[in-house]
Amino acid sequence: MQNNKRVLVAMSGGIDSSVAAILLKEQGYEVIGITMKTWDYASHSTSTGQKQTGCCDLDAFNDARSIAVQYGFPHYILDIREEFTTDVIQNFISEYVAGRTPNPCVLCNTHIKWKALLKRANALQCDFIATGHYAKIRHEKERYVLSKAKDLSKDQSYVLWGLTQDVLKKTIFPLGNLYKTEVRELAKQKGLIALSQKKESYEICFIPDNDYRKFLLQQNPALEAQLANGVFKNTKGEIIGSHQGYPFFTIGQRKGLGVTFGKPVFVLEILPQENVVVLGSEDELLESEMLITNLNMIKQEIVAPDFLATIKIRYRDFGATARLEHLSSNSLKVLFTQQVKGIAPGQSAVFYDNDDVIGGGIIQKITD
RNA sequence: AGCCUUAUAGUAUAGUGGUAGUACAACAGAUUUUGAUUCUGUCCGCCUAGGUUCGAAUCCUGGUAAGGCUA
Repeated sequence: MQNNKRVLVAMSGGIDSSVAAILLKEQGYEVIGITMKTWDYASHSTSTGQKQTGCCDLDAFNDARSIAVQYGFPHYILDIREEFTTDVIQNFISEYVAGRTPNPCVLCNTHIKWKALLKRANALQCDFIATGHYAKIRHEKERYVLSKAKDLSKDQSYVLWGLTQDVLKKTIFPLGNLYKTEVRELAKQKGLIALSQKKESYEICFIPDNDYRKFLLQQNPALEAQLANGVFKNTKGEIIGSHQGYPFFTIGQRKGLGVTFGKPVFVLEILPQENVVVLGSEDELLESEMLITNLNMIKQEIVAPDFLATIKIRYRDFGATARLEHLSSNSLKVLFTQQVKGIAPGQSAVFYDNDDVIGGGIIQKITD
């Protein structure tokens, strides 16, 4: 089986992308591996050092390369530190400073990874690009439709909502029809024992100790003074405590508030201008309408007003049913049929039609 | 100045004689390619000094502290 198609595979050094590359190779593709260097870990690591970071840590390069050597395909390193820093990290910081809750992985995928991959793929005359994401793509009615992975527990379609038609057209997800357990088993069969036992990656890849609050201060030392004297208020506007600065909170947060009322309290609202964080009960987190911007429609451009879509407002989310009301080509309103808890501006909203991704966008604000 | 009330973990509250529970917080672990949420577990306490009693957080006395009332 030789199909002569050339595919550029993004390899993080982890089990998923490694297996993806091997599968493509075995399917007869001409594989070129590429590992993206997103962040200079050496100069930012803490004393503890050895953290299993997210998608792209230090050992990643070696791990990816050894697979390439073993399977006889070329492997390159692509330095995207500059774009990663200016786009992903600066956005991450400015969003928090604006009192919002960013999702850097979404940004990284759509604005950095695929953009960089596509550019490189063109330069290397590749027909396709591939990654180890758990999601599926199919061609249907003139459109490329992104849908959930077969392994729903590992589905990553949520973080891929920003992929546009022109990149979906060229993208292959070799793991879309595999369960994670099968991928592990494949790695084992191929003798990649260490890889098959590698821990799942998680947390923000550019934050070594998982402490984003500390990271914000390190990146922006002036912040500390600016954020002094922050207060908590209740929904009546009464001051009920003090805090270290609004960027360190996110809507729906319960832990780490340092105040106690005998009942759990949650962050309801963040007011950056006043450095105020509004707290309240779990019930008060319930909302039923939100405005979405930065829209990217995938399955179809327009959704009928009476169509009931399933909306995910965070990565781990079963989804809630809602109608979509288009406002412009770049924005729409989501009207939930039942209230949902903890809508956080800055997070992504992804609209599903069963397993298909209709589209997605960024939550701009709660509108009711 | 006099009188009354109260004094239990970080906070708020149970427990009126047999060696302390609960909620919230904090911490840890699980989950997780974002932030959260969620789940599990852990730490921490009877204001102080005496007395009564076989035995006191629980009764009595003094002290201290807080709150209230009276002048």
